[in-house]
Amino acid sequence: MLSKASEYAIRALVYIAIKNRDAMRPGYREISREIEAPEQFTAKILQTCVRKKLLLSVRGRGGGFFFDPESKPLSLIEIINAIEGMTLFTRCGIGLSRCSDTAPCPIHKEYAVIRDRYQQLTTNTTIDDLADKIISGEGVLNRITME
Amino acid sequence: MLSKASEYAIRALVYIAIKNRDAMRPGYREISREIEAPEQFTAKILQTCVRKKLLLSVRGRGGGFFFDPESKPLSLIEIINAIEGMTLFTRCGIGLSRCSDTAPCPIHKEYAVIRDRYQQLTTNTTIDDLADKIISGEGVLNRITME
DNA sequence: TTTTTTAAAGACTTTTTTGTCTTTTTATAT
DNA sequence: ATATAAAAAGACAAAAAAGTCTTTAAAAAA
Repeated sequence: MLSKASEYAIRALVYIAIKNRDAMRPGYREISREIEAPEQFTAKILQTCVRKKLLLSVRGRGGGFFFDPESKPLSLIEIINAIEGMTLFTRCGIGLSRCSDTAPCPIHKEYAVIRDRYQQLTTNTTIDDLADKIISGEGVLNRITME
Repeated sequence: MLSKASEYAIRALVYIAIKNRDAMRPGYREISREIEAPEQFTAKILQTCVRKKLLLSVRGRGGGFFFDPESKPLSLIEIINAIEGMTLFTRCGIGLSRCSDTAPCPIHKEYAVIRDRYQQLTTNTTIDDLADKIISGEGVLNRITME
């Protein structure tokens, strides 16, 4: 399960991507309101994303958050990695420190299949993919339906 | 990802199941040592399992933890549920409070597949299954190889 | 140049999870 | 009966995660 910080990050970045398509750069107040996340905590998380170069920001009047249109599509796993690291995808299913293919815990194989599929999903899914779904109406992001 | 408490619980109960097969009732000192978990924290977790009827215990000399041989096989999900609840299996992949099949978040379907598979795995896997694997040498539980 | 609006930064607080310590209760052995 | 060995119970502490508050920096508009 993702940390709340990762969840907020993904929702925030999807919101930003959607707004960017209309040439708008939302600020953290608007973002947090629309994705229903705590305002200052959202600001913190976005700061982290900017520091880790997932996102750009400008300060001052008319400022806000936006993606570099040149940069390659951003996958969910990059966001997760920036916010909480990769332990989710490497940790043993029952917490053994020395669990591995050669010395597997008793659910190693079965758990690894699921964990790897989750890793594939987050690797292959991009923020733009999610933004597309919101815009086409295939998915929702709480208050925004984006009509 | 499971909480540490759930991980310790599963490892502890597997250890107990293995020892029970040799008619032994380990205490929390032995258990925590063998599964490499904090002693008092392990005791707390085992207390919870006993309170929730997943496990039996006797106090005093020669006491320790053991399973009712009459009771039906204990699945991992029952342990997880007792220790941390079911949110892992119900929560939206990106934390939307109102995510559902009718109002899905943009990764709802794909995430649900993985989450449901994990639920199936923990539902269909029992403590005895894991104990079998340890005993047959197919899996390890840290320090115990159980020769 | 001053005001306004915005993000950045950092200290701080709260809550949850993880973990420890001490005392009490219960069972057994001597 | 008394000592001993175990779990139960509950208060406490530490660490991590989540969240808030205040000040600073930067950009644009007035």
